[in-house]
Amino acid sequence: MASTLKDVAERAGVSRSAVSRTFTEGASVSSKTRDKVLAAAKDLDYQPNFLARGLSTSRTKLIGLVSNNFHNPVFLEVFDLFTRSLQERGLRPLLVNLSDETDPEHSIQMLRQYSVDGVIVASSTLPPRFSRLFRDAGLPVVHTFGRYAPKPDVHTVGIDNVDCGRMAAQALLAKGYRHVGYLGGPDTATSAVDRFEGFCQILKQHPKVDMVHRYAASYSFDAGRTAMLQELSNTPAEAYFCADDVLSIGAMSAVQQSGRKVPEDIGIIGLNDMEIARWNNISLTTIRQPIDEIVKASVEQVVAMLDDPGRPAKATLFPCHVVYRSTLR
Amino acid sequence: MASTLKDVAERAGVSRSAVSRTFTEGASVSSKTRDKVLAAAKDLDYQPNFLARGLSTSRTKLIGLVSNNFHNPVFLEVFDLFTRSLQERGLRPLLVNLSDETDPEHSIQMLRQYSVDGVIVASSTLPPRFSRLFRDAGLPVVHTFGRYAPKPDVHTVGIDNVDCGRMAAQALLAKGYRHVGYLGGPDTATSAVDRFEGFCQILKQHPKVDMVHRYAASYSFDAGRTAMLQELSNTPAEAYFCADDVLSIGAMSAVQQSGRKVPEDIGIIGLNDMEIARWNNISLTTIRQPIDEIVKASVEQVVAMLDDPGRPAKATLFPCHVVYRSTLR
DNA sequence: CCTGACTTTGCAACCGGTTGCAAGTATCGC
DNA sequence: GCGATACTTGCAACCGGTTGCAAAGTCAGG
Repeated sequence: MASTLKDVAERAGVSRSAVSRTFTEGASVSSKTRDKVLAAAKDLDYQPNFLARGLSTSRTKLIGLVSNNFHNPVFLEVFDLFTRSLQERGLRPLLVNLSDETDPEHSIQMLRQYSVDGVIVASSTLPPRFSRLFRDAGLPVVHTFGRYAPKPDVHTVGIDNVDCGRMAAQALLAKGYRHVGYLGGPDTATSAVDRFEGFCQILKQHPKVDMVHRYAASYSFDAGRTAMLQELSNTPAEAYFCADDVLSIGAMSAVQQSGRKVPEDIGIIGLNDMEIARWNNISLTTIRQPIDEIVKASVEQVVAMLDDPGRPAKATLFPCHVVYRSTLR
Repeated sequence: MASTLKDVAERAGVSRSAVSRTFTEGASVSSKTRDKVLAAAKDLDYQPNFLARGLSTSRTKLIGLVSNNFHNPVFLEVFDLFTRSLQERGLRPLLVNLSDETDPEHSIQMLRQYSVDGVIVASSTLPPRFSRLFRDAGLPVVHTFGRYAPKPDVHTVGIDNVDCGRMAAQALLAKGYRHVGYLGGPDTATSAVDRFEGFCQILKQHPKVDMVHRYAASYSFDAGRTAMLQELSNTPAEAYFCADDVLSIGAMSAVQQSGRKVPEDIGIIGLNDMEIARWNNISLTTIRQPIDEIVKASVEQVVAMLDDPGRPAKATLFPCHVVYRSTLR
């Protein structure tokens, strides 16, 4: 089996402490014993057991990565960025899929059982209440894509959803649309309601512009398509702000299916700027969310909390901007 | 902080062993002490520390989930299925992103350091040599989407790529195409060369049919588009088998960009049948790979190995079939 | 060569669990 | 009521590391 501290110690002719110290950052060992130990370790193909180490140091370098978005392609990019970013720092993501978890308590329990050092909740649909549970369990937690609050309960990294709503409304008005629509994610998602809120703020200032709105059942292609088909069965607006790219693409599919064209008959603006939006048979005009920076900041935040768990919760916001492609006239 | 075995033991007025036993499956405790212990545990909000448990039992219930495919949307589905399936069995995925890892040794080391119970390598582009390294390190390993071999080095679950190549060729011939092309993933990927192999097997039997082939730089949209643009700059074939859906979509984008139409001018058949292929503005004809069954079988395989690490490696293959949509004439 | 300051080392206790073993307690048949 | 048998239980050692503490070693200066 794998060799242990003791094996190495015996082979190198030193104490177990000496071995332990050569493998701990900043411990005091003479270079002579260090060399002996390293040689013995190499011979035996030894590597320290992180679990045992975690047991004594209560630092496991395990980070819970919790999400319920396994059907929105942008989250593949998110997972890619998270895993790389954590790995660079020597941290390890323990992935938790909350999709069909009825009881969040269960995940919290399990993350505590593995004594993770921290938790990253990556979701724009989970309520703030959820991440609070982690905090109450004594776990450092960062809510990525969480709802902005000036004085949040838990650390939050993301975008100003209300502002994105405003931005979308302005983009549509600037293009001269006078009958616009909002197509959101589920109305239980804070992101969906916040984006609508901002959208309305601008439209209130333009009383002559008509507005319709509808919440889709989820942030998914099918939900977007279904919602847009319903819109089309009445008098649809001239252009829609779909609160997510995958929703937008679903909506576009519905528009095409109805024999209409994007952007000639109906304009679409999305949100996220996921890779697929750039595919040039999609070429979606969308509000770009800088997910690479968001992920980076989230990891930095959680790392900072490891050293200083007590630091007050704050919200970090990143600016978004419209990327014009081919789905607005 | 979190309460421990000792705290519970004291509160319940029993020994630490008694507490340990009430939390271990099938250990002998009287119902009287069990009740006392459970009550005390509830009061103290106790839960066993898996790391400590793992240390004595050398079972961590941690499974390394290793992949290098973080840019192919089908892998979001794969991760979704894996995480759920592992969670159902009380196992926890430790996610490893190999994308920019120059040295696989490094990941292997780290998985050993966390004493994972097993490893699932989910990739069709990693060479068999890679998963062998895990096996040699004494870790039970399953290579999902790995290369088929009648007597493989490590357990393999996937599809018969050669047969898929044959299937694609036959589908194209049946549609009357007489000048066909193969557009593969990188020629370092076993899946790409195997699929080509099968494709050729059929075409050899039809000497009158012309064939061209080209390997894309990776399994990605951009690589597919670039490769197809190159094809189009010469005399393209009438229809292509693109060895992956995301490659197919890239290729379709190139075809459209060149002013040609799918399927009128050029036909496309993909492989995977990822969710996006079903989007009805894509509507890709493709060879369906039953990823849900593949994932399920992979997890079952790795679970079986936990109990019996010595079992001989075998390959499990799942049948594929063509799903006809709108990209062949 | 001696002293004092600093560095290196080993001992032993601890992190939070599991488990073989032997002693203690119930249960049963007679 | 007794002995045999089957359950329960606690002790103590162990899993593979870390770390405070004190003893031992090193070195420079006088």
